[in-house]
Amino acid sequence: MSTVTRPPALRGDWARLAHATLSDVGHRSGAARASVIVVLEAAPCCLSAQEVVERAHERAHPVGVASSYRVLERLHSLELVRRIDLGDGVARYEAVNPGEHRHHHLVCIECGRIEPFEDARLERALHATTPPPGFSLIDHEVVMRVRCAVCGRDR
Amino acid sequence: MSTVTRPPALRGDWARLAHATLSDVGHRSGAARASVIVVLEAAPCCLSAQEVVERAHERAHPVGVASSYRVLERLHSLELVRRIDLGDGVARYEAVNPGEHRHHHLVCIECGRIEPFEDARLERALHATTPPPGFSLIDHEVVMRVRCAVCGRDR
DNA sequence: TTAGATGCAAAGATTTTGCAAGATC
DNA sequence: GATCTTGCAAAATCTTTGCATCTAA
Repeated sequence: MSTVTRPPALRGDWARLAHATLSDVGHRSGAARASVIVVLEAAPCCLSAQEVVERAHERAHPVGVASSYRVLERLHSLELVRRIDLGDGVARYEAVNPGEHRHHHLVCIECGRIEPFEDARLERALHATTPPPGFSLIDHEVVMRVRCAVCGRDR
Repeated sequence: MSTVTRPPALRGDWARLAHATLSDVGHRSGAARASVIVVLEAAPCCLSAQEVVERAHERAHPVGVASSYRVLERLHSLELVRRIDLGDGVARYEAVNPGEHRHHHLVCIECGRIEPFEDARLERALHATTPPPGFSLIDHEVVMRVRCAVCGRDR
């Protein structure tokens, strides 16, 4: 029986890495980009483009939806953020901290609550799960569908 | 090193089960429903609602998009089909044949090509990966992101 | 006959794109 | 000052819903 634990909330200096990488590739710095990066660094788990806009409005410089998508897509193409699809038709993004353990997500199919989790044995099995000849592996994504305590009560 | 193989294309009499279950729950039979079921049973892997409409038009009685979605959703709620999200913003559905090995999907991030795969070790690890207290497990979904031979050639 | 199934079209929701205005280098 | 970034609004998708019609039971 493997143990499922929450990943540590601590993260390294991801924002600095993100800005440095973007500069190296030749992109200019701007208010929207800075805001999205601040929000992503502070987030404990994945956020949708819309959620990034909301948090930016609350605790950083406001960002337009289009810019949110554009910055996220740029960070994604540089592998600075991971794009996650949990099955509700909304793309979510989270910072990829080099050296941090890979985590996956559990989702309540009733209320949509999301929690990160990591599991060493699962990670080893994924590492051993390689594609058939002719395909080169990029990565794996695991979604655990659950019912949370609140939603599971009445059934 | 675990072996990744394609699941058998053979399936049992899923269509009969689907119709029987729908009747048991009190639904009436109709042309759209029959068509969607025929298409799903014949499909070797997951299909989008739009693809179901296209195949129905080609090899069965034509079905409207709305009906495709409605029938698929109904089958999904009865756990006769699985809903799969591969990260391209399109929901896909595939028949769940009781007794058949659970399979997952690999997706080429360039061209979107999809292939089913199954892996015993991964399945055991998933079986052992349970949610934290307070959550009840429904199931796991694994997506393997790859680059296929064609798309990987030029890089 | 009656309630459910179906299809078309309109509405919703998410994501992308066009373009003018504002920053960065 | 030239070019990239940003934001608004329009467009493009995918999915759901309203409603009249058809149909199974």
